Amino acid sequence: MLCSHYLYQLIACSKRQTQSQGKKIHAQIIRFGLECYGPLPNTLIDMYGKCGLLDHALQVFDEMLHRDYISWASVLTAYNRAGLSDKAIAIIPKMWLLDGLRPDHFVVASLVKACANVGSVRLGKQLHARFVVSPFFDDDVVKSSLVDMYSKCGVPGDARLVFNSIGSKNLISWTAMISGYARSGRTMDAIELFWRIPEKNLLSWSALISGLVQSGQMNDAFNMFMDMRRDGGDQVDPFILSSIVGACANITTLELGKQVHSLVIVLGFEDNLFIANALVDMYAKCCDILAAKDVFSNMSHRDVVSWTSIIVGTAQHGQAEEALSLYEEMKLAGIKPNEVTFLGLIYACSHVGLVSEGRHFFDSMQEDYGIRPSLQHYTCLLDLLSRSAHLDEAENLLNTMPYEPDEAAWAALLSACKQHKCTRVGKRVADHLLSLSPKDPSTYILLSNTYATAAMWGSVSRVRKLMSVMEVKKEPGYSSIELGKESQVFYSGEVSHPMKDQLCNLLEELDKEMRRRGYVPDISSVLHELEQHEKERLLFWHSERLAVAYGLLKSVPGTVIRVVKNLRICRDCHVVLKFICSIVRREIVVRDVSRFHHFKDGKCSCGDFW
DNA sequence: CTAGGGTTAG
Repeated sequence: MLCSHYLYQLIACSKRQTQSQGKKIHAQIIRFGLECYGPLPNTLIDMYGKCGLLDHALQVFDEMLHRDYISWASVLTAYNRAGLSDKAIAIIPKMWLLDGLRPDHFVVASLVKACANVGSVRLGKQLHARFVVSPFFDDDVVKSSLVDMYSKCGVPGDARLVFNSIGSKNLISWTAMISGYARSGRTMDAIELFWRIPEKNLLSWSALISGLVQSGQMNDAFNMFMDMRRDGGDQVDPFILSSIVGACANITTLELGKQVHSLVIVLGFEDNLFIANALVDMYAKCCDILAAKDVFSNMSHRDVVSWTSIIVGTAQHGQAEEALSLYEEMKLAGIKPNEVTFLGLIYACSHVGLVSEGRHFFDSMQEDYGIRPSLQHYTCLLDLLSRSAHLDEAENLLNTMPYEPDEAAWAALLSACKQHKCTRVGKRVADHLLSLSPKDPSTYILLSNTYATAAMWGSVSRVRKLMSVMEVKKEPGYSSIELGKESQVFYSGEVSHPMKDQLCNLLEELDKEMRRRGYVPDISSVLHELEQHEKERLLFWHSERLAVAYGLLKSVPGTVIRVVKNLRICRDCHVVLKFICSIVRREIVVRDVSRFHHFKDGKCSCGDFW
């Protein structure tokens, strides 16, 4: 029969996701007048949804005369697949109003998934409550979707209760539960449950490993990855590999990253889009922007994530003009930018003072692409204005933007006021910031320095008092450096290192040469009440200097020295490293919490503002 | 003909 012939054809299209073939079959169905016949319209919705053509799916859905449960379930799935789960939730009242239907278990499962996607545990709980009193209260598929929803919303305890109530657990329910434990940091629970799975597949491994990466348990993630390589034969899949590459990016271990990259090549996954994107990001984060560009230029297909990764990476390494020209190339390649791309672009502009270009991107994103700016976009624009000394405008933006500015936003503006010696705006901003009872120690340093510069000693002592009341403690600073396979961590003021004397001698020598060249220590970032020479001594032992000194002593001459620091680099160390790089004629790259600093020939890529 | 688990950029 003709009808079942088309049915099979459509199902085949869904499976292979061949949209052009699907459209052809749709046309034929219309030609034979079968578009309203039996299961064909529902199957069309399903096919279009699975092929990523949401608009087509909706058109069929809207034009249907008799929609049933299956029509609704199919269209919800289409919304979920398109990443528009909020729309899926929004149309549910119409199911009753238009067609007189109450959600069945298929629809509820899709809706719970929608809640998981948008992170709405409130609505998820409501659905759960309705589910337990519904006629299908024991349905295992709905239960699995609830386990996943609670897991994704960060409440693995609730997920476990539902999980326990599942009569016959299958791989899907196990995996959802394990993923929930892993991504909320309950590593032991995740691993323990994982070993109890009767028969694992790659998806179970993947859920565990990527969950561990997401919650920052990199060591456990790597260990499980090794276990998998031993245990599961030679099975590896791209999902797991991209997670592992992401883990290397997160902990900034270039050597490990390179090893994983070799593994990717050996296993033949170089050309996988997700993995290549992760590699670009990994190399950029691990301070090797050249390697990042190399991977990027060798990619055969690039999507918006690939372009955004290289644009953001290039911008963070201080190569703003190149980031902007990459954007032009991206548009020529026909790739549409998204909200992350614009974040990278405005960031790039702010680091070279391209004020009008930055504003242009901020406008273009709304006018040309219909993207509503987030708080991050405003913060980025604010940073651009502040850095470029448009302080009144920055203050105005802070007061009028549609989001509540946080401590970091006010601190950024204040820091700019200090940089541009604008005490007029600075005093106002400082007073406001002080009234917020800041939590970040560096905010107090900034406030104290601002008031001290303006000789407002009363305010200086208010800052000190507030600081002790709030019990603000500075996080200990540390820097790490990798040399070959070995990695060393130095803490600020560390005196127990076996090479302490050699490091000290080298730093003393460099200090003498720097002072000959005009170095004056900038002690403004030392918070303790100490004598001048004691303050200088504290700076002398900052962790980034120890790491760089160690690098100078142990690395292969002429190579780039790469250091990663957990806090922002201090102003004095920034000056010092500019001196050191020109004295020893070495390139030094420091990654701090906010960006990269490439020190070369006495200059830094950040242009002295960060 | 419809439902549930894993990947990349900030």
